Amino acid sequence: MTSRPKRTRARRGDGEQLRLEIINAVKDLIVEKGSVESVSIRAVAQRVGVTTPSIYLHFADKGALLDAVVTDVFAELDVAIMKAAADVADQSPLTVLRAQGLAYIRFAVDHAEHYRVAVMEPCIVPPDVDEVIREGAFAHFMTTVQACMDAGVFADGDPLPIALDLWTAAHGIAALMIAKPYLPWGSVDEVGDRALCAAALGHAAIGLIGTDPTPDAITDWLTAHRP
Amino acid sequence: MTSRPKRTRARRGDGEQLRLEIINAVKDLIVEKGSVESVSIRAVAQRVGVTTPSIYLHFADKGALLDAVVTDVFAELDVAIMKAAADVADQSPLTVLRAQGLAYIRFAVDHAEHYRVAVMEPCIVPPDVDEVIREGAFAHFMTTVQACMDAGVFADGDPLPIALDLWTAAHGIAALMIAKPYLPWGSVDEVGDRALCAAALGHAAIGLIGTDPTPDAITDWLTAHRP
DNA sequence: CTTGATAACTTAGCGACGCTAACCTACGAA
DNA sequence: TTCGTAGGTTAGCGTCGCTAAGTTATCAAG
Repeated sequence: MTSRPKRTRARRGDGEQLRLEIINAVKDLIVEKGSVESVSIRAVAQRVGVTTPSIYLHFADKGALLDAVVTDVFAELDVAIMKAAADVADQSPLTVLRAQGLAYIRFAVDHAEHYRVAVMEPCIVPPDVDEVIREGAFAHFMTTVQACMDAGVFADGDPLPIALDLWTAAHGIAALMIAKPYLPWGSVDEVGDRALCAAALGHAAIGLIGTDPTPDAITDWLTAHRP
Repeated sequence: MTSRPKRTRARRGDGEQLRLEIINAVKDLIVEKGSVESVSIRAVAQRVGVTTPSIYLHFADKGALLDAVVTDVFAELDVAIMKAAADVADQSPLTVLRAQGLAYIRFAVDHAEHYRVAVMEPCIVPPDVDEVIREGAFAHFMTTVQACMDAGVFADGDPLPIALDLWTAAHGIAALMIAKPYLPWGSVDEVGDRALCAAALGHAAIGLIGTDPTPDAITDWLTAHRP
């Protein structure tokens, strides 16, 4: 373990700078080591060219440091999703919804360990609920769901439950493809597209059935609509 | 930390007995401590009334021990799902499928930390793929999917992709409800039922549409079938 | 230009961790 | 009665998260 070139001590108000360097060092080390558990505070400190206790000047403990990483990863995810939405040629709501869902899954698979830390570990301190729903990736996703409702794809109503459900669909695919890669999934885009379509179409169809979708009601409806 | 009453040393062929005691001790400690990370080999040893190195007579390292716990949890999950399937009065395939899906989600939420260890952590050594598909909880679930196909609920074909998709749907709900409990999910049964119905109905509807479900095709189909 | 409060960082070290080498000891077949 | 060995134990290495207490560079004030 060779230590990095000595850092020059930060100026008086520039302590914050080290904070960002630390977060990035953690993200890099997570990728290099392949898992969060094998990233130690000591290794992070060495990577940024500082001694271990300096980390604790900027983060209360390892949990707080990882929480900061989670926030960073969510921001990155949000950027990826917004970019994907902006990049589709046809801006019809369902197309945008699909693009966002696929971008979500692709981000998760491409940044598997970062995604795991952000979404699969229980956060130490639960963030503000309203803030999650009002801002960030989930909020942007819910806007698209609302657009789908306005366009008549989904039955009118509260977009929140449907957005949550579609999120669980995307997360389910991403999480299992990451955790059980040896199963015969097929390509990310193929699996993602199929499952997301099924989820979206399913919710739309529930809207069409109208009543509470008991297995019987579903069977009846399917029989009625079979060609 | 008071130590347990001294174990009497096992008889000559009974080393296996300690193995089982260790696995159960780990499962208990996971529940008590609230997370896997905070369960130490030392604590496990003390719980079963043995010194630390004795653990390594039965498991190569901590990873192998946790792998054994995972296997145990999957077996427990399988039992829960099979029981749920047997307990439903109406044995129509879709009803059974729903019962199994809900039982899966309920098991996950009720045994959150065990479920996390089993499904969310990457296994050290990937299990035999064919065995997973042929035996255990997933295999039993796939049988129900096949029954749904035979009953005409899903379009005929390979049950594997649909079973995988439905699994991801169930896992998505369970995983996010566990990891982000502060979000406004509603009751487990309600959310699970809605999302599982949407996934199943969605796959059935994809079968009805026939062609590859592009957003356009879905929109057209929905327009055609709106009352 | 000196001073002195303090932000920024270090040295030294505690207790707990996973894990191992080396030793012990009771059982049970010969 | 002997003795190989399954089923343990004692002692300890290196690393971990984290902290108390000390050091040094910076910069506003006199």
